[in-house]
Amino acid sequence: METSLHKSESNCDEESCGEEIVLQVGAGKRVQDDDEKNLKNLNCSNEGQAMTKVGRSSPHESESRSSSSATRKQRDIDKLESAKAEMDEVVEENQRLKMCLDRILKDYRTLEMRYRDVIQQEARRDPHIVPNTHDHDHHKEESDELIDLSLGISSSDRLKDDHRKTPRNENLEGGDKEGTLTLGLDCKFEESKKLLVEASPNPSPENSLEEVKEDAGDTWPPKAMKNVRDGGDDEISQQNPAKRARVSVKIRCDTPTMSDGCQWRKYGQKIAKGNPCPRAYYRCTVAPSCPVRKQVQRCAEDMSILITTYEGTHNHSLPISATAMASTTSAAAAMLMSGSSTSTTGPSSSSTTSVATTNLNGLNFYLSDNSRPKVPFYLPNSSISSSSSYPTITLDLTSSSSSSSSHLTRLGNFPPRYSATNLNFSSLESNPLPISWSNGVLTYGSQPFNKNLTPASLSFGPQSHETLYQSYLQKAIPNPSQQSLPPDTIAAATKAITSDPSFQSALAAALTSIIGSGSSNPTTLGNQNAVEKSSQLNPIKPSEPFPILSSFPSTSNPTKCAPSFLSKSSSSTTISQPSGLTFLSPSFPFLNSKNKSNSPGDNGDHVV
DNA sequence: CGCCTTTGACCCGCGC
DNA sequence: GCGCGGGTCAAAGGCG
Repeated sequence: METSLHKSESNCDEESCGEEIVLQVGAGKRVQDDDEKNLKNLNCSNEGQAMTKVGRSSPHESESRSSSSATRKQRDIDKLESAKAEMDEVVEENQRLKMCLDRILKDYRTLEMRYRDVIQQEARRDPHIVPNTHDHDHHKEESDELIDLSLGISSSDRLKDDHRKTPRNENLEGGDKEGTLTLGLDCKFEESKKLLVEASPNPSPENSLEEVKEDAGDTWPPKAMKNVRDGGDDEISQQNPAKRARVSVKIRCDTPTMSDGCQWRKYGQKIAKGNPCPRAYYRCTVAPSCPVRKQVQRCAEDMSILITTYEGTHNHSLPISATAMASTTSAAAAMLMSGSSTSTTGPSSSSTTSVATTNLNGLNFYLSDNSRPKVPFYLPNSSISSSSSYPTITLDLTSSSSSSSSHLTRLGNFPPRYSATNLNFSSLESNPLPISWSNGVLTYGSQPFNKNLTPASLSFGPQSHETLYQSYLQKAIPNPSQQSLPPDTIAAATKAITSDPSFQSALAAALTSIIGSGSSNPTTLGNQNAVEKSSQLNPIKPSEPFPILSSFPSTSNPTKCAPSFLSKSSSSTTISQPSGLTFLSPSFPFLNSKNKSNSPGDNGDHVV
């Protein structure tokens, strides 16, 4: 806690005090609260001590006792004063942070106004371009491969997110409920729809991202089963029982599990055919009615690979550490359900149009129809497989091909389609740079469950976010208010920004700093551990030689469950993907393991 | 005592 | 119709 305070202080003193200022404000407040509690505890304990000692002492010791009692009182007073001094420091720190926040908010609004000007001009020029760049509604007829770079207010769909209505969020955003700062890189494709229609045995307009979201938010069990058991009347599910998307994450992990930040409760275990490792079934227990389930299973071919399959969408606020996985899976599911495709880098590139392939910036997917062999999990590459009932997208984070040489800067080299899977840097509570890929949108600190949305997140090292963004905006749009903008201004701006080596290096530097704080900063780990303390209360049992699953994350050792693509260079720690996607470790807190719980593979048969 | 895991039973869908 | 496999339920037991 104290470390956190000092860290935030130093951050604020720097020019780039925007590193998750909101969070730091909150942290400072918590420090204050804790100090107050400690103060009370101190008083109580001191009183108790004094009383106890008085009771024990003999009459002969009364004189020396009185002197020692006075000394003790003096000590207590000193402690009290020191504690008060600390509290004062904390209060001052809070004030400083608030000032930083105000300044950043001001910057943000300035940027927002500029951005709106650009968008409005663009909209006047081309009414087909929707200014609202956060609209993920794939129903709309968007121009092909429209890449939106947005820095502004979230759209209505984000407003739906009840997480943004939390009091904390309101507080942190200074009451500006619309202050969702996002940098969106939203790829929208028409072709995806076509492919989905082709791939779906029962095409319907419901095959959209919205449908995914709504569908994913339904309660468990899957509608098909639920309808039977409960006599439900969900017509959608009856019409489209195969639309419930699943997202599998394959990760090389010899630790109990990959932690995703959520709380899970195991409700079943089954030996699946073709895999000696049992499959475990978990349900989210963060909220009683949360429909999210997950299955965890070791890969039969490689016991070191852990396959976690998620289904559903959380209907509650998530721990920040859980947002990465949630947004990752939702993005993947959204992509799956939207049928994004046409990239031919996947293993099924030679297949017919019924097999959609997508390269999520290094994560290779392919979408197959039922005609394909039903091997949803054990494909050599990441894939999307549409099983009879549940289309499953698999994020293969285990490969380490030669193409993994690319690094974070590859972020700028957007592939033609969905450029990346979820890159979420906001998962760690202490993460100073909340950036996330969600639904194809690169988001700075405003991903659905992130409460720490402030422009402060846009600090790239010594360069302020405003300077950075403006410089690139001006590069793409030298004079937004006067210049005649080409129709693809936004895309051009995006490309200019993302392809610029300076931007890339700045981003890399920022992310490097994240890594540094995430991997070595005791504050970071401390906070995370505090959040997920319970995850460490259950160490691996000696009788369980191969525990692979956990329901709650541990960040005590961020690299403990580091897959093969996790590499460390002199300047940064990167998680490389087969064809170029580089993840930084904070992006995938679920890579961290938890030393708890049993697993489908903990039968003692497997040795990694 | 409450929460969690374990585990056998049960249900359901699908293929033959 | 039957068997198989996947998924879930729920009682029992363990653990903190």
